[in-house]
Amino acid sequence: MSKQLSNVVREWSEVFMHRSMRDFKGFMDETGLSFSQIGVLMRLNDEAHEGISKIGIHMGVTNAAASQTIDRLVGLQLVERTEDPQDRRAKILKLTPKGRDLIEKGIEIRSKWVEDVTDALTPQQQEMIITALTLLTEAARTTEK
Amino acid sequence: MSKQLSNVVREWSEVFMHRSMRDFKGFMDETGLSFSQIGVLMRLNDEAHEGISKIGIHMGVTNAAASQTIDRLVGLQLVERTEDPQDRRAKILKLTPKGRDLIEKGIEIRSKWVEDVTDALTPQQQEMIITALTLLTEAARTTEK
DNA sequence: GGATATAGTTCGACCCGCTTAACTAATAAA
DNA sequence: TTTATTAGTTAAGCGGGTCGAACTATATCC
Repeated sequence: MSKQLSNVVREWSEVFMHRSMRDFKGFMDETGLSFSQIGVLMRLNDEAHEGISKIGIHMGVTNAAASQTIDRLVGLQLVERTEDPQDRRAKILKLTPKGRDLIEKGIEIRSKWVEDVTDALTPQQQEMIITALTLLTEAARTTEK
Repeated sequence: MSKQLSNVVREWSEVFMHRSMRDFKGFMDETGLSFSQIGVLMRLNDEAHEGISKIGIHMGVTNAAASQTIDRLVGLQLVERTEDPQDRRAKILKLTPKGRDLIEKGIEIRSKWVEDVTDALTPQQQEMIITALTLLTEAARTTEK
């Protein structure tokens, strides 16, 4: 990796992290949700129909903790918890429409910011960003475990 | 903004947010620090010598909350809290070397990931990423209010 | 059928972060 | 100099997040 790329990435990461933290904090304050709660919602947005214990393992907490967090989210009507007819010990978890809207709005906030940033650029520059971000996205997906 | 750019940005944001959340959670677990604590440390990393109340205002909490959070960070030897000789009511806050190392390591983790991603690209592609990220970083900085 | 394993819940305990309110100490204003 | 303001700390109380342990209910294995 070139020295230059390294520096560019570092600077960009700092700016981006800054902004991400601020947005995320704002999202927590707006919704009144905790870091854990948002984490669970995001997980359910990606991996629907996952059981309580699986969620806990993924979040690195006990199933007791996961159960309680989900119980609060059910109370907030953000998550739907039903019995699995295949295995009646297990629960099927799903975001409610309300929960899905909320998480998608969170994603939206992030997109919005970069859109604002790119709006200030010329068409040629935008073309380059499109190509670069496409490259990065694809490379990132293949790098994912 | 072109339709295409909008989609590219959205997809990229999702992938990036995913990864950011995971890394951030990992950082919290590793260090044993909370969201608030890391927030304060990051703030101090940017704005040294800021007083307790200012920190609180920036974080959106009361000065009591800020005082308590900082007290814990002082206990962890991540923050140095000294009396301001100019105004002996006020405190001067500074990251300790230990605190600075920790936050910089956090930034490093983020950079590292993108470096891993870009390592997989050809030199020409890397050139393009450099240009694109430089554009984005500069545009982002001017957008920051 | 009886023993064992699994999915999830509940309870008690503890820490963290937040608030409000009361407080100390120092500065600024009258 | 007396009063008001400002910076920060402390204490009590609440809810969230977590754990370990005990528990219920279902499924699986022999």
